[in-house]
Amino acid sequence: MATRGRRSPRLSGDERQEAILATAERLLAERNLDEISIEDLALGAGISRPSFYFYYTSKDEVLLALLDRVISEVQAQVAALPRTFDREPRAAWRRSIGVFVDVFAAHRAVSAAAIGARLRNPEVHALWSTAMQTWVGYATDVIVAERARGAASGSSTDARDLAIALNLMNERVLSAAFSGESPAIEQTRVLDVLSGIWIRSIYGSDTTPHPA
Amino acid sequence: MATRGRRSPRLSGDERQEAILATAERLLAERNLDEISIEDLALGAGISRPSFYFYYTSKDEVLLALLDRVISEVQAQVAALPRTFDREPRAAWRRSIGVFVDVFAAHRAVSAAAIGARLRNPEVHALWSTAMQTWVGYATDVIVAERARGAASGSSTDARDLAIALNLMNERVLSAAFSGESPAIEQTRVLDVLSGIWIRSIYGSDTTPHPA
DNA sequence: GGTTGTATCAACAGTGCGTTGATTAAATCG
DNA sequence: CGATTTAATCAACGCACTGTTGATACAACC
Repeated sequence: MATRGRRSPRLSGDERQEAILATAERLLAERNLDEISIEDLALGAGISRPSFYFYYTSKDEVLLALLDRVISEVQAQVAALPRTFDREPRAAWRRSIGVFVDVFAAHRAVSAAAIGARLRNPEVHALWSTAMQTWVGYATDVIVAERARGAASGSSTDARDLAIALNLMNERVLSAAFSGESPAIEQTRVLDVLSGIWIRSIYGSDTTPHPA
Repeated sequence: MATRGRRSPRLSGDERQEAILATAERLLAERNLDEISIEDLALGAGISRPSFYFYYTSKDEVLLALLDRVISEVQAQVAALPRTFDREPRAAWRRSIGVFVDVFAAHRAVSAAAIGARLRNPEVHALWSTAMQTWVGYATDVIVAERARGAASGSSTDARDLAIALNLMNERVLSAAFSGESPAIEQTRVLDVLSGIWIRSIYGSDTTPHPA
């Protein structure tokens, strides 16, 4: 082991990187990204400001790394979901939406900061866009399949347009719920409200569609 | 008239204020608010940077004034709408949503900047929140009335929660459509897609509900 | 025990912000 | 019409944060 010395002389590079990320997520829980200086991040990680630049070139790059983790976690959990849309569509949609609710709730500070930085920073925008496109593609495929089997008949809206609108709704509604703005939906009801709108928008009615 | 002189010596205070606002909206069409310095605004209005502070105390206050105008325009147009939800609900909802589409399209730069500044600036946040609450309240009242007359029966979601989610969806979907991000809904289809989701979410089906 | 690459920071330079205090010019009044 | 007030302007200053440079320390490897 490299850092064995009796008074742990200097942290390794990876540990420093990690310390910077941890500091950033901790501070983001208290204040906005632009109220956090690079010096804050450096001191929190136990280094001086210039040393920060050895690991990251900007605050936004730190945010990008944090956002990347959050997105990966969503992807992993979505991939692990059972796909039972043809047997129990209501529950299947609800489970999928639940993943977003849970992960964004667990990392609300990072999510909020990323959404705020998206307009300003092209990299954050690109990362978020790519993830959204994946999720929209996933939802589109399911909607198309549900229409093909005759379960979802109520809507004439283009499947992809519908998927885009619903995903953007989720993003905004969750962001509002977790950052405590008003108007916003109470956190305990968010999953029910969103699921209900998805179901009615896709199937055209509130009643659970029967297996074909 | 005060400024009659043959070579229009100095603009009046109101004209300067107006010039600053016009400069801000013009520059916002090209770049983000944080890429616009106070000096840019001052020079654009024909004054020096310190003189800017005579009229506004910050960039954000300029944005606040611009946003206030946009919101007022929406309010005025919404107030002027015919309220025919009981006779032709589909068309009535569509007209209401159309107001937002039109006004936000006309002032997309200001809207985008305001949405970006909302997280960071409490005044922008408060102004936007208040407006959203008004619109949510309006939609909630109509949903409650439609349920009372038996037209909207498909949903068990709390009327206000439903109104909040749908309004937040509109905000996000319009923002995405007009700022050219991806995924986004093509501008020419946005009104149709949003109206469709509102109708199906509120009435539980895609078919036009008949007058009671 | 010298060489190499990693990690660190003091000090500098640049940019934009917000303020102060003096100055000019128009409006008002005696 | 000269004196006085009020509106408007800006040069100059101090501050906070950003990003860079060049010198330095330290671990590891041969």
